[in-house]
Amino acid sequence: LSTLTGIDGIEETGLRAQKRGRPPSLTDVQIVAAVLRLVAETRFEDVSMRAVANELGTSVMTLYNYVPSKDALHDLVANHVLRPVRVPGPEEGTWEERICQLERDARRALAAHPGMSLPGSRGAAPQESVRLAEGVLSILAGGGFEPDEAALIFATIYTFVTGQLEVDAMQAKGGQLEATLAGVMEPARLTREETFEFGLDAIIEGLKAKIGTQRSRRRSQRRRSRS
Amino acid sequence: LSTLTGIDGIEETGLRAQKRGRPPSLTDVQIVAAVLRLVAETRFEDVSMRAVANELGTSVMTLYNYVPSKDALHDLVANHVLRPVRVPGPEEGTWEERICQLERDARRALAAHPGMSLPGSRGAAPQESVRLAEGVLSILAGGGFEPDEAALIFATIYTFVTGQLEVDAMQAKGGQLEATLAGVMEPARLTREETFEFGLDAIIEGLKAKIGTQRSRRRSQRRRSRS
DNA sequence: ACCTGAACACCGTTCAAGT
DNA sequence: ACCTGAACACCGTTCAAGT
Repeated sequence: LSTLTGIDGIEETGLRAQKRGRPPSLTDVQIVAAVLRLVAETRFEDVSMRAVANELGTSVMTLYNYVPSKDALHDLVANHVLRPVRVPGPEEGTWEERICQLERDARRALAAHPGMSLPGSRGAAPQESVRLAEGVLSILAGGGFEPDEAALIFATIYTFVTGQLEVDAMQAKGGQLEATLAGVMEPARLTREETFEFGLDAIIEGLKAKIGTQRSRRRSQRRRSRS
Repeated sequence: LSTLTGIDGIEETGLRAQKRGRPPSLTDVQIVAAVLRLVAETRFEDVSMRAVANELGTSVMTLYNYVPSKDALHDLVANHVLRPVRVPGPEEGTWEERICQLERDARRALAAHPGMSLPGSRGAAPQESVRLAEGVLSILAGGGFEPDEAALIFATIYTFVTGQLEVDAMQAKGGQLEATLAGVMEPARLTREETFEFGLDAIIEGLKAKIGTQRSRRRSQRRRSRS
């Protein structure tokens, strides 16, 4: 599934399956690879369509034959980056373990390309991020949570991971705030990975505790209203 | 301090204190107000310098007499938005309460202008966000945490709030991901405020628990190494 | 069917001249 | 000291013509 290393590099998605006419000279994989190469050095927003075309050795307008807009180009790349992230199945542990693994994978995949903006931050939602979101919700449903409990848990975790990626990006860009804080936070010396693991763990711990007290409160309310 | 409503509207910061020569025709407050008016309808990135100048009734280049670049303009506005947020003092409750209040205020201030990008996401760190970050760290220091504990707590909370703002912005822009998820998360019907309060609470709960177990583990390690 | 140069309507920012 | 139009070097995207 979705190797970026295919040397022949022909027909990744197969979605553009036409028979007659001049064969395409570019592949989705090639385009994605070119963008990721450029995005390793600046943010996606600072990569121009002209630069991508140049990296591919074609003209800008050739690029527009494969992708209708820059937003669509972003989605193409974001989907490619997120595609390898799996949704762990029910046999792979408790809901906590499965969610942790999914989020860890997703973050690792995205953090490998800090120049890419967050999947949801542009208009369209890349289908892969929708797939993962639905994966988390289904894990929670399997964990025996009520829909509104699942929604709260999902939102909290989603928010945390989003923030983590935002901070990853800030740091990769050498933001001044990060520098200032790094000074203040001496001598903690925490890896981004460490704060992620710690934070995710703490959040899940806290969520379980809060849901528990919410439930017992509701139960006692029910008992009270019955008497 | 920093009222946006001053009618005479002269000399906000006083930093540009010159005596001779033509007096300035614009105020920082006026500029900030103009940007916030425009930013209510689109993202800051989509507001052009020309549009700001137009909103102010001057030419673009007049604007450049007050602000050296668009980034500087962003900082000017971000600082203005964050200035009213106070760092609660030691007499205003436990460290949890004080941090919750600060973060709640900060989020409310920023969420009122969802078009503004996050304070740290551009290059320079607005001084006001540095002030608040240092405020949180000092509250934690006062709460009796070791520097590395404080760093972990700070990073987790900072990350969560950043994510919350990012999600606020996505939703304000009517992102498709939000729409899709809204469908899946029916019928929870959660306000952004509700998920924020719930999440922040859960996180602080989880952080306290995790720090506690970390400490007792360290204590038992010390005991073991002594024997 | 795919490729492509030229052009359009924008950007942020610099220059050089006005008062 | 402050103001300003014109110009520069870019954008993303459209057009119209090539093969």
